[in-house]
Amino acid sequence: MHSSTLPDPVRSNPPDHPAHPDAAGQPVAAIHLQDLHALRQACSGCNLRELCLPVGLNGEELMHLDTLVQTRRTLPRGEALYRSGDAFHALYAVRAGFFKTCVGAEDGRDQVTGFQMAGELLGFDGIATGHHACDAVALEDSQVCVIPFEQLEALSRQFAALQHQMHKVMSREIVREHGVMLLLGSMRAEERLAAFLLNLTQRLAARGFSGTALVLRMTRAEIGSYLGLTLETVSRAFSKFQDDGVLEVKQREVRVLDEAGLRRLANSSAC
Amino acid sequence: MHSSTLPDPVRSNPPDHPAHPDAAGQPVAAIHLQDLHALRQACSGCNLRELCLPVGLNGEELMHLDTLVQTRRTLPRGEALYRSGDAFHALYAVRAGFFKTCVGAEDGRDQVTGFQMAGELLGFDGIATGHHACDAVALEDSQVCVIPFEQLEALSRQFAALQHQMHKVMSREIVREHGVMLLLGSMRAEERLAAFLLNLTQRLAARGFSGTALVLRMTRAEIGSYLGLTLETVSRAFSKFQDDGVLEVKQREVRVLDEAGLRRLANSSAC
DNA sequence: CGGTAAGTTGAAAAATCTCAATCACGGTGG
DNA sequence: CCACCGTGATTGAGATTTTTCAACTTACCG
Repeated sequence: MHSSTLPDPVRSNPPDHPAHPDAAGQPVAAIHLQDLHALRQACSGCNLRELCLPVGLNGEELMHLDTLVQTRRTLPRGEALYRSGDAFHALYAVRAGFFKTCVGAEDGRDQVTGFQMAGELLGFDGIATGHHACDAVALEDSQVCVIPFEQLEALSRQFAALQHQMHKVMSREIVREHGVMLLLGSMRAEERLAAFLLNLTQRLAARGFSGTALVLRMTRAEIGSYLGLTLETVSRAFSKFQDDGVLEVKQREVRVLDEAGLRRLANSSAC
Repeated sequence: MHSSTLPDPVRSNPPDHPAHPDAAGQPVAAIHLQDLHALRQACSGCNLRELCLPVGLNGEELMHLDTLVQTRRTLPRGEALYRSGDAFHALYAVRAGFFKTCVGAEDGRDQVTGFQMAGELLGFDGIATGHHACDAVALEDSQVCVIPFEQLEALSRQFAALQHQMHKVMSREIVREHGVMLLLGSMRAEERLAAFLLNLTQRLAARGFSGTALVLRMTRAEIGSYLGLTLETVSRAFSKFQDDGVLEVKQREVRVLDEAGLRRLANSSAC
């Protein structure tokens, strides 16, 4: 990534790995850029609406949401969307790009708690205290939709569907974190990496990308932090998977050669 | 624990370790049992209301909440409040007793994701899919208030304070899990146990109990599962802390002799 | 091109786990 | 009342996994 130009919202994918046949014909249909601009890039016209906050809303509800989500913010790679301690005012929907969230201990240690891609929401950590409890950093040039939280609460008092969708998204985040705890607490290094890659490919596939070819947006160190491993251990696991013919790894480009094998690796309780 | 009798809501504490002076005079004032019964054990009369869902609600709001929270459920030790896969209908507020939540992988592995004490809420994992994503099990004879979720959503559309409180509780859970991820991902065994104990004593202190003497409601294996360690490692860490004069450990009874020392142990990045 | 950040690989050290033996405690039944 | 049983806890010793430290390679950017 070298410039800040942000073309089609759905991005952060392998530009040189065209979507596979099995990923074609997904619900995320192509929308002409002109249309998007005509709609002032509103939720109702966003091709991410089936993955994002608008899921399950009817036309009227969507229209109200459009009026609420008026601001976007563009971030170059490396910039923080918010930092721990910042006052909380809004949630953010990733429109394009890729983020990481990380918490830091007083002693400087820090831990990546998640990676967010297009259509995913950021910022829930701030509701509890009114101040963000972690950092959110763009891992590539990115754009988010700003969702002012007070207004969102007000609107979700009017519309049960929006309210429920919000609860679902937060609940999903809690469940996701349960999964990470399981991973961190009871898997060994290779299982963790396999589970991580499967999760990534699944989410990419849900966005219409190939489920087998991906470009990692994060460093080995960031993967390691997320998985509770050192970057060396992550690197070794990648090499091992490549030797075993499960993956083809070329720096950040990864191709899954044997998905079933990867799946097996992710829960090999019989070590 | 041998019977199912559940006296005062605030329990699950060391009956033989009276509250220390530093814990006295806490907001959780004593309420006579007759009063409780007169109020039909409603939220408005519950001595946990400053820790539980009712935080920040005014009289009218509290009254409405009372009409919603009509059912209680009593569980003997070992019984599940809900299991993974169960249909989700309600949230639960721990009224008395102590719970653990755990997720299980397909391969049988499982991981304790949290311990819940009086005033804490359970069940948010079920909102995402309409089915619970983890088990919640009573670690001692316990009682919960059943909060029907649809009705709670309806009421929180009426009252912004309730709505916001709900969002805060869910956000707090997300932030808590971030903390657990930090612990699991970047702390070593003794740091994990120290952090765990500090968290427990803090929460007990917030309930008016001694911050120095506690009785663990869970086994070493359960602590280990939560902390991503084996029960032997947990046991060794306890012994080490005892040898170092930081704790006095007698099976499940723990006394913190040197809180500052424990705090130091919890973030000794300088290994 | 050269410098820098990222990634790989090796070997030794350290932490944790595993397996096994033993101990403590709280019921239970004789 | 006490011996016994089963669960939970402790401790030790060796095996295993992961980390640490260090050297080296690769890719990218100006």
